[in-house]
Amino acid sequence: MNAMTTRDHIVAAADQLFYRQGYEHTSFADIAGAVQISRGNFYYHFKTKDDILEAVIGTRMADTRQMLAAWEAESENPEDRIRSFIHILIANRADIKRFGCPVGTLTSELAKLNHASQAGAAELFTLFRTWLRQQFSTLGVGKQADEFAMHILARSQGVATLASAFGDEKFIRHEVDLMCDWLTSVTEGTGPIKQKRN
Amino acid sequence: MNAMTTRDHIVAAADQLFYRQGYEHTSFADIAGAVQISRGNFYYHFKTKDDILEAVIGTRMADTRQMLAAWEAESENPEDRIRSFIHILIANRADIKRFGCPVGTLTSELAKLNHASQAGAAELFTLFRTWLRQQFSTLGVGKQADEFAMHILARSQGVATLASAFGDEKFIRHEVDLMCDWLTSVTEGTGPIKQKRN
DNA sequence: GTCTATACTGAGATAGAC
DNA sequence: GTCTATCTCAGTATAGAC
Repeated sequence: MNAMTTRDHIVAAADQLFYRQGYEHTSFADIAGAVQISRGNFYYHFKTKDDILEAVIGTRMADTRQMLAAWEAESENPEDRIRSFIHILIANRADIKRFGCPVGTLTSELAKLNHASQAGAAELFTLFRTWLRQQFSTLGVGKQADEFAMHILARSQGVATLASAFGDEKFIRHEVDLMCDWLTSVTEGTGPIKQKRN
Repeated sequence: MNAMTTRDHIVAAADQLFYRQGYEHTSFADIAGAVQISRGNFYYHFKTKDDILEAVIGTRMADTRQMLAAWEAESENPEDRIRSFIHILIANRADIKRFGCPVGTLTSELAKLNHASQAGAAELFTLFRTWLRQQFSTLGVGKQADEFAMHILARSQGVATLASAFGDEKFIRHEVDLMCDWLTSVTEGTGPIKQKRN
């Protein structure tokens, strides 16, 4: 089970540190310290810091896909699946309060660095966007599926940014409620098998 | 009119560069290059890089106050004033697409650096929050004024983040419309002097 | 107030022993 | 695969001439 290679450990540590300290602000010494290996050993596994970032984005992509698949497995109802998405804000509220959203903050940072992996980080957003769009499509909202997906992504991002700026977890809960209300309102009377109430 | 001191030029250049490249990624050489002065001269005006950041936040505070005052002067109607706020997303769409929101991205970066000026940057948000709350209060939404202020701040932030991630200006326009619709819906039948329609 | 020259530090990266 | 030692370079910061 725990067959994690040194390389895996490096990526996992870098993932955490990039999230908490930012990519640029994280040095090899930081990562090496977290993994308890020497800086020299480092370069056996990765040639450059950019390579580590690429690997981190790769694992985040894989993790995200897995999470989305889990939400699909948990519920047949797209509305509930979307609610699962909204509720990660609550589940991760402590981290979000301190460090913001892992996807949004990384994307912003790489944009300013004009970094080569910019597009890779944006792919993480695309993963969510496509999945959300698919759920909305199944609900039968037609052409609006992508708009709705973007809308809910944007609101999640905003909540994360402000919760972090003001250190306010209660705000997260309130906005999550509003987002769920919104979801209910736009899916009212739609959907493939909506036969509740009567 | 153009009585800008060297110090002012430094702050203005730093402001731009911090926004476009990020605080940490901007070096003294970058700023000195933009202002066309030597790096040595630099330290006559500012002892440390942190000092420059403080000055930048200071001018941003002043600029923001001025902008808010201008919006108040432009319209007596709080709803129109709030619309002015929402529309900065459109006015600044080109920059937002490339670099995100100046306030949100700075706050995020400083949070990761655990920087001393974190609170100062958050004050920029507070400026908007307080002003928006005041407008909503005048509209007569009662206790919800602060919730509404935070809601619209959050949505603006989310729009900026996603517009930047996907390089999508059209998305900004669409979400601005939605925010204006939302504003209309929550202020319907409220307000001190609402006697239109009849 | 502005410049040049320079000290000091930390970070990314390499070489080579084990 | 992992280590130590070392190189190089960029970045912050200082000293002192003009």
